[in-house]
Amino acid sequence: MPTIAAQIFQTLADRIAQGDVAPGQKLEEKALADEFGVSRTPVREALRELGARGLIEINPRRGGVVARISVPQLADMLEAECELEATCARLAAQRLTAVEREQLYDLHRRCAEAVKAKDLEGYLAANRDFHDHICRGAHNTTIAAMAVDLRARLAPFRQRQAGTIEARMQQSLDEHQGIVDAIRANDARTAFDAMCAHNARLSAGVMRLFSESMLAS
Amino acid sequence: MPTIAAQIFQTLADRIAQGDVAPGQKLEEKALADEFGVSRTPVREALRELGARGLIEINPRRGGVVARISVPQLADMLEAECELEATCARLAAQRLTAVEREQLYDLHRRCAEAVKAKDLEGYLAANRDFHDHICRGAHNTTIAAMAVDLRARLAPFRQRQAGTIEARMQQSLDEHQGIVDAIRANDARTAFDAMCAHNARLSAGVMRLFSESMLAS
DNA sequence: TCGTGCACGATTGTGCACAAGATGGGCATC
DNA sequence: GATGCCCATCTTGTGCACAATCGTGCACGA
Repeated sequence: MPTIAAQIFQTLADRIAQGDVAPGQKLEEKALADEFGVSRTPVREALRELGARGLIEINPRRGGVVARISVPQLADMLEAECELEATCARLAAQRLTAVEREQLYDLHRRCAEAVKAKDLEGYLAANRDFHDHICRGAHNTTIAAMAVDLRARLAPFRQRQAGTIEARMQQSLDEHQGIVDAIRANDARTAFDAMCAHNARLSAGVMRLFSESMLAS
Repeated sequence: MPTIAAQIFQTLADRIAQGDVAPGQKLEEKALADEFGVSRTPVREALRELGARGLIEINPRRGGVVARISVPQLADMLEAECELEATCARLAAQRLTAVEREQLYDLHRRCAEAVKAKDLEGYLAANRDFHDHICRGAHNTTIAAMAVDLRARLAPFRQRQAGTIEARMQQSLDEHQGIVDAIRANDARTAFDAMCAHNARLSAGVMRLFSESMLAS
């Protein structure tokens, strides 16, 4: 049985990732302690951990708020994610095992079927698995962990654009095809460029929506 | 005035980075609390933060130990650092401002002078500044922060090889020259490759020494 | 009417006490 | 003599209380 603090950390991390608590919202120790029926101590530990991972901002004596972000900061993080995933794609093109290659083709097929069926939910899940598989396929746990952490931090801001993906599913699928082809050909450089271009296009969409929402508020 | 927890975190992080406490060594809350003359609470917070950043391992109800590492894990982390810095070099070649370029040349000169004077201490400092400058020169705070964090985690294991650098100073300087030339020419791809090769060579040295020390113990 | 200063309330930082679980040594048994 | 079990001790996890600090609202003066 994990510690109470670890459970609360996980719960809060999920809430933030899924947008249940909005960026900028205060996280008060006492209120959370009451909600979970524990004392402030484990809540504090959970908040510290969230702070260390960049999911919330903690100011001394002023408590924690869900991490906010400015337009340039979002651009910064999206670019970092783009570089990270592209690096993974480059390494994956050189290192994927035969089994992993087949799994990648399977995931790509799942994406294609979801697009054909216009199944947004299924596409998002398959798409996530596709990207995850490539990150793990780099066979470097440090880089993969950095990519996962970064994606967790970006999740709250990416959340809102889920609805707009529908129109782009077909194009994304075509780009995935390019990535798969490059990996199949062990063409590291093309795999990097294809992943980079793919993520850059997605990031541009996120930026556009985010900028709009910032102007609106 | 920062909180006590923040001060203790910084102190412990420095100790770990400088090798004052060896990997695997236990960090007991009460002992540290007595040493710093505070209660266990701020010490706990500091340890949690160190744990979140990967500098120590924390097991529930068993306390924390300075992060240990296996040979494959070290290889993993060194490779990640290599990719990260090479990415920074690639971006820096495209983005360095005129002022930053001059600063880079200055830092390179400082390295060269230290080599000529056989000033190991000075070379290590100038070398660190050189690499830092390139990381910052990527103009991406997220990637730079990841590189800094990773270097902090690697510091305890890199510590031991400081003495052996002397023989490699000249070669490292030559490689730095190649990086500087590529950046001067705005040649992103060559900058990436040069930094990658440079770091790979250094990493190989770290791996060799680490493997030996693992066999010895 | 607006700006400034003060006091109060609320929240976090720290210290301390008790509870739960882990480690290590001693003892019994094979 | 070796092995497995049990218990004592120690360390960490959690709860709670007090202290320090920050934000807010109000009153006062310009």
